[in-house]
Amino acid sequence: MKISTKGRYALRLMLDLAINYGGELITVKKIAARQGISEKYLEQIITQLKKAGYVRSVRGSEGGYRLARDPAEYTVGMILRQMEGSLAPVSCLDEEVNLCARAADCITLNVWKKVKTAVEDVVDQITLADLVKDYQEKVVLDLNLYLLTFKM
Amino acid sequence: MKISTKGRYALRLMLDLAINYGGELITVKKIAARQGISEKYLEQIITQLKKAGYVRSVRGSEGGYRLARDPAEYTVGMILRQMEGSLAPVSCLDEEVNLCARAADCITLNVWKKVKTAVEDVVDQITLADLVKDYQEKVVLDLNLYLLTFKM
DNA sequence: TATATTACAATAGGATTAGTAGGAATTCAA
DNA sequence: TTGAATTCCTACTAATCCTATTGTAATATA
Repeated sequence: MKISTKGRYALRLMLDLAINYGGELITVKKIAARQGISEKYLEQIITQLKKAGYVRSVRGSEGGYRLARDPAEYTVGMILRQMEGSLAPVSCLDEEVNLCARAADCITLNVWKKVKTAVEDVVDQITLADLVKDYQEKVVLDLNLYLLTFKM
Repeated sequence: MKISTKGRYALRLMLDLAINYGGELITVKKIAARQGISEKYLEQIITQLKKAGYVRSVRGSEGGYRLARDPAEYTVGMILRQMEGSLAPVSCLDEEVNLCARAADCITLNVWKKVKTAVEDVVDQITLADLVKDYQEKVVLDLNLYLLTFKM
């Protein structure tokens, strides 16, 4: 029941861009270093996000990426769906008409529907802006802890 | 964000056994035919469930499997965990002490924690007995529909 | 203009997961 | 006691996922 690394990395990548929203362009290299993720793998991921129109790019020296829209306009769910296709825990939930020939036995289908809904309820309500806020609060918290440790 | 086929098949297998709970032994062959799943693959899955003590087996001719306990004593979560190891959407949630060296950046961790909780809330509250009930109700419903169609 | 930096693209290799295959061990029934 | 049915065990193949490699195109800066 794992979320693929693509989805996870995409979220961290987008959060990285969101934290720097409004500032200068960010290179894949920097994100890879900050997040400890393979640079080349990140390139593939960000390409997909670019195709979706979630990020804008500038090529060449001094180039890089930036968020296309305000962090508040991206939900975690949007990002995950872009990378994973769907949040359905089983693929037969995706079809419009349910082709599961064995639908008669498919009592288990209801279980997966409930799981899907539960997951969506979580990820569709969290925006990048929320996460940026969490991040900023954490930074302040860590700073206070640091100051406390050194008795300043 | 898919649940592995192992987990999905295991649930269908256990439900099949649950529906037949109290009756005669069930062979893998029968389950495979009913569920439309590869016999050999099911063998591997049921072996794992046997090791967990969830099913009992009788070897040889006229042998087969049966549930070790009452259907009400198995939750969907138990079965999935047995097959998938954990329901955490990302592996770093599994460690007791969080080894995620990048825990500082790990704002996203909270997202995955919420997803995990949401999933667990669903699957830990559904038992095989619940699914058996769903099944029986569905059988009655289908029968009524059939009778209605032929104007009896 | 030359050079360095960067996005963009295609592909190849390794690791994990999904599924297949063959046969040995066990047991019942005829 | 033989044969068929079944679990149990091990190995193999196929597909998918993740990462690395290599190279091309675009652009700013010196």
